[in-house]
Amino acid sequence: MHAENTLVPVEQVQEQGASQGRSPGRGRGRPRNAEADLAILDATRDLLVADGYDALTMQAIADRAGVARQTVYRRWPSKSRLVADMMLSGNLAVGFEAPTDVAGTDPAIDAVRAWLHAAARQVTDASQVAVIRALASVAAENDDDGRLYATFTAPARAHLLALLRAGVEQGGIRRGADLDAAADAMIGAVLFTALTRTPSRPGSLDALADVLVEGLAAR
Amino acid sequence: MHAENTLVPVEQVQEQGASQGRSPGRGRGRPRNAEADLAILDATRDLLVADGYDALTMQAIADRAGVARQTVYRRWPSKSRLVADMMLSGNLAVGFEAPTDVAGTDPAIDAVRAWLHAAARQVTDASQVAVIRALASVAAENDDDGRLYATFTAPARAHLLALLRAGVEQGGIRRGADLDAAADAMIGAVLFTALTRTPSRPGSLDALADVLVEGLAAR
Amino acid sequence: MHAENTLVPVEQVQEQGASQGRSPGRGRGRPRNAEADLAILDATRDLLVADGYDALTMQAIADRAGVARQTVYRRWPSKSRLVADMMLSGNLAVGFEAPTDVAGTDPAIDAVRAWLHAAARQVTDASQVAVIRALASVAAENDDDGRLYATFTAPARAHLLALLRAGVEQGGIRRGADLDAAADAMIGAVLFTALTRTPSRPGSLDALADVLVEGLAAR
Amino acid sequence: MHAENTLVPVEQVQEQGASQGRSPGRGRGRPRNAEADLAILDATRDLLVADGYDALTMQAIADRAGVARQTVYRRWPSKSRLVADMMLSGNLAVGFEAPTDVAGTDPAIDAVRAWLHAAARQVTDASQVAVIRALASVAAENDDDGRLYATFTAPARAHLLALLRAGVEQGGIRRGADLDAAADAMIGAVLFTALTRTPSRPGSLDALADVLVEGLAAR
DNA sequence: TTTTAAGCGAGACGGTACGTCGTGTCTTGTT
DNA sequence: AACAAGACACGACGTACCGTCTCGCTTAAAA
Repeated sequence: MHAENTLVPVEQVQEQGASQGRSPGRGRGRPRNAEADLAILDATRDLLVADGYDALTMQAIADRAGVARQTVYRRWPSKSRLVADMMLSGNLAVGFEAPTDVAGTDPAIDAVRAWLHAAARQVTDASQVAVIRALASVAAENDDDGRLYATFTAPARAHLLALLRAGVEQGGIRRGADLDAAADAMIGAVLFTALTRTPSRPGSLDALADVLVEGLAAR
Repeated sequence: MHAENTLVPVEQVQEQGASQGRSPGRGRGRPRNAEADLAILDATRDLLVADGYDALTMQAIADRAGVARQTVYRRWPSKSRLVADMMLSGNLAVGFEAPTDVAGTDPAIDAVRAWLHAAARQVTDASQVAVIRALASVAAENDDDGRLYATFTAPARAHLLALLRAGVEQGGIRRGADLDAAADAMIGAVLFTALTRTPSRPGSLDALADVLVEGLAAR
Repeated sequence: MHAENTLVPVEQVQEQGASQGRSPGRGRGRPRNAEADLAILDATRDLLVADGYDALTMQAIADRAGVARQTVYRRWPSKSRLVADMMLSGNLAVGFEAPTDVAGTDPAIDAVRAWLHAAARQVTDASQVAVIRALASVAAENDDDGRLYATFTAPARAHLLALLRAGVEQGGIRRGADLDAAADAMIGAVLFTALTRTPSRPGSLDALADVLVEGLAAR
Repeated sequence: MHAENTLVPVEQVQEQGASQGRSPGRGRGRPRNAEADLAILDATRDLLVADGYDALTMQAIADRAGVARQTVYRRWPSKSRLVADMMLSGNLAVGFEAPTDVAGTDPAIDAVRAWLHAAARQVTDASQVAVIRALASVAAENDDDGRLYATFTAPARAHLLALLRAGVEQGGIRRGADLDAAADAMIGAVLFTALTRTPSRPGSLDALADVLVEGLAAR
């Protein structure tokens, strides 16, 4: 009904965000302003989307979040770590909504094609482009062996794999195909397209979808 | 015998590198030190590979090139433009060597598979990874609508397309397939793999190759 | 027996130390930890003497006093006020011990000379120097029109004036002399000597004493 | 005729001001903007005099000097060092102008009395007070064993000693007197008066002058 | 041969963000 | 209420890098 339309539930990632060095005696001292965490992440997202990664300033983030600069540094040790966490905080990661009501000969194949369509559309949106580019910068800065990319794309990957597995169940996709590989290829192609922003001949991703789908199809 | 193995001749790309605002008329004053151009590009590459993009400093580049900082700025207007040019200077661009002697049922299909193999190997090399990550950062800064990516991947794209077209000629690949889409997908997937550096389950790209090849195959 | 040797009783000055905004009515809640007052003043003195005024931190003071920072602020409204109070707390104020058994031709003159001797000795002590320098800093911050200086030097001034008046009584010092001026001059010279810490050619203050004494002497 | 009226020539101090780490190959690189040195020192003085030492900001200094903040830091390593140098740069040190045409019974004695008059007047001037208080703060921060005080007061000391020596020559001051001690006492008393800003009972320094002069007088 | 125009090394300069630190206030839970 | 603990707003500090500028010196072609 709506959650249905969201290919991927956006929550659930978290676990490390904004909680450095506060393990022991819980309840000692004034508790952190919980709203500040969110306000900062929101401000970071908004400014990032609006102006891009390197026009992003800790001061500007703090200002927009209505918070002192030090309050940001209390939670995140650096700008790139903040942006990284923001990306993993679920309030942004690549989800790609897609309508499920695509009618075609094979429902699984159609679902994949629909996902690619949606992704292609969404990924060329200016704000998403800014975020994906920032992802590239941030990942390069805190070189974490790709964990950031992996986590960032996890929702999309999970969703896509579910789609493909369903296709295998339903017989539309041949059983031996390496679904992980296909999912990675699609995500890679899509995100890379976003990075390059080659106006991406509208339809280019469709062609990719066709090729992949053809390759996955049973028979 | 070696040049044979290089899928793409690495020279010839450039033409704009290091020649800003200099009337071709071979003016009167002291001529530029031609070695400096190369020394700077080399220094840039070395430092980039060693320390990553943002631990990269104009001063450090100049020092390592044995040159004054201004000498760098005389040739390139900014750091990101220098790095961009370095990447396109043939010095480095993605070529992807591949052995040509892959025997299989279909020579064209085999060639594509071989290319992916080679690319996968080459792209996980530490220095290549550093460069590709820097590419992402630089492209994000330069906001050039993907021209940098396009140029950077041009050699690989050209080579791959040649392979695919040959496949069509020979009948191994079905005529209607969108070869550009397939090439972009492969390059995107390969480079994105490098970005994420998930050691990319050895064989993951093989699986991608299989899927694509299957989708491209005649019948 | 010791108190005899102290030219000035060091207590009694204060009266305002560590009692801000506390209704004398001995309110309802938990009573203040009386030891904390002293511990804080001691910590302040120790750290000041050890590291100087601006390497002095409220946090460090609190830590050394084994107390929370807020406990300090509950008693003193600011760092400079705390330091000011510490200086006036008897804990430290300039007293200048001097032996009373200086035998000379004129007992009053001798007493003054003895006081200057003692002051010179005491004032070059490292810890006293640190305090006097801090005094200068604090007074500069508090902009209290010299009340701090006045209070800080009050014991010494009182003692010195007593000495001089006795001299006038006994005839050793001429009646018309401006004793206040002389006392201020001596104190100023002595403290300024401490500030400059030019090891103050031992004997320099003796010479000052001689000049002053000569100027004050009857005939 | 004017220089005559200035008790102390204000120049000549210098030698270390604003020339850190620039020893070797003179003439290499762009020379420093010589005006900037002065502009910075002037701005420092003006702001210090206007607002006091701790309302003094490197940014404000730079702004007023029409210079980037880094340009200040290129010349002085810290605020206190800058202020210290400013004080020694001759454009501020205590000089104390005094009219020479004081008629009295003894010219030397009169000159000393005139100096004290002038000093007392000058030292209670708001701007001088600010400077002297800053001196106290700065000297406390870069604890240099009083060199700063010594240098700062050097002009006054030199002048005063000259006066006193002339008095000895002319017979107004007795030959055996310790002139250094007397000079230090006068300077100490005067500056300490400034520090305390006890409105310094007008006439208090006159009384000091009388006492000292009496003590120095021949016979 | 003398200009003259540019390259070059060196380093100052304006600007701007960074991350750190200290102050004084506020807010928890505990005594 | 006091207290320990620690978050918070504010604002200065000193550092680093960018891209531009200005010196003195060198190098070659043009006059």
